[in-house]
Amino acid sequence: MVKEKQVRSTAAKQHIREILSKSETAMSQPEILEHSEGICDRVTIYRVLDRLLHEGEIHRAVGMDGITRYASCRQCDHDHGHQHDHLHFSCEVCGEVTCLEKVVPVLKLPRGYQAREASYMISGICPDCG
Amino acid sequence: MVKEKQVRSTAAKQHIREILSKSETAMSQPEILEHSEGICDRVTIYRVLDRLLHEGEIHRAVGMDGITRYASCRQCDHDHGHQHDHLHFSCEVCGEVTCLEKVVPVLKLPRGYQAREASYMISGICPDCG
DNA sequence: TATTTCATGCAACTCTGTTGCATTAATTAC
DNA sequence: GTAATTAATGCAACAGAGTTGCATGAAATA
Ligand SMILES: [Mn+2]
Ligand SMILES: [Mn+2]
Ligand SMILES: [Zn+2]
Ligand SMILES: [Zn+2]
Repeated sequence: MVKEKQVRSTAAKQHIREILSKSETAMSQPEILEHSEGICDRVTIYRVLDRLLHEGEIHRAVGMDGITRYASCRQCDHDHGHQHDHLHFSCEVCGEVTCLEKVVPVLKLPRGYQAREASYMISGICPDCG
Repeated sequence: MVKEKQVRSTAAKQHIREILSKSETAMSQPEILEHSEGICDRVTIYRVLDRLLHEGEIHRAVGMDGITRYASCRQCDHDHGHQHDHLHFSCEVCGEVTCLEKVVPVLKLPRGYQAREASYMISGICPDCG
């Protein structure tokens, strides 16, 4: 039998979860750090984010800039299982990365390729900045 | 009048261009460095890559791992202008990132969003590793 | 409350990428 | 070919994101 690691609720975790669920956009670790009011060390932020990822509460989006951002899971297609294959939009003016949960790109993989995870990012100008 | 910067052909540039055009897959800077046989400094590689990017000879793909990889432009839809909106596939076993130039995802951006650049990445298992 | 197990802080480290500046090399004009 | 011009390079130093080891602190549970 495999003993599962217990899921523990800590101050840092609750705080970070709240920061992300209140945010309209996906946030990078430094951004989260800024909003964390020194509740914990930056290393702890990374570790909490990892846990939230594995527990399926949040998902991540790597931008064209190579920066990883995190967002809480809202309408992540919970109908057909929990998927994170929606589009992310990165504004070149304000720098914000937005989950477009309703936009799921359509494509056909060539024979032999097995998909496990998807990451779709479009950069440009967002409605606020356009 | 705006004086354009002249395009100069140097040993490092030719070498790096060749490395990329001979590669079947997209390469990261460290990978390029490995294959460069000490022809130049690593900083020069970054600078050459920037130039090749701006000159439209290569394009880049940021993986889910946040690592930037470069690939020379081959069938990048030169019919309808030079686009780089094809899919990239990242194998979780061998780690290689492949340009799938023929696969262009279809989607519809919500009103107000203006697209300028796209990055589509799918990770999973490639034909060789499957 | 005692025990167990996980989470945290801190320091040190790795990796990717960038910048300043003096030197070198490719173009171009002569 | 030679000189003048301007871009490319090397090197060192730096910046930022993310990771790791280890001692300490805090949840969960019994
Ligand atoms: Mn989700
Ligand atoms: Mn191209
Ligand atoms: Zn914007
Ligand atoms: Zn593979």
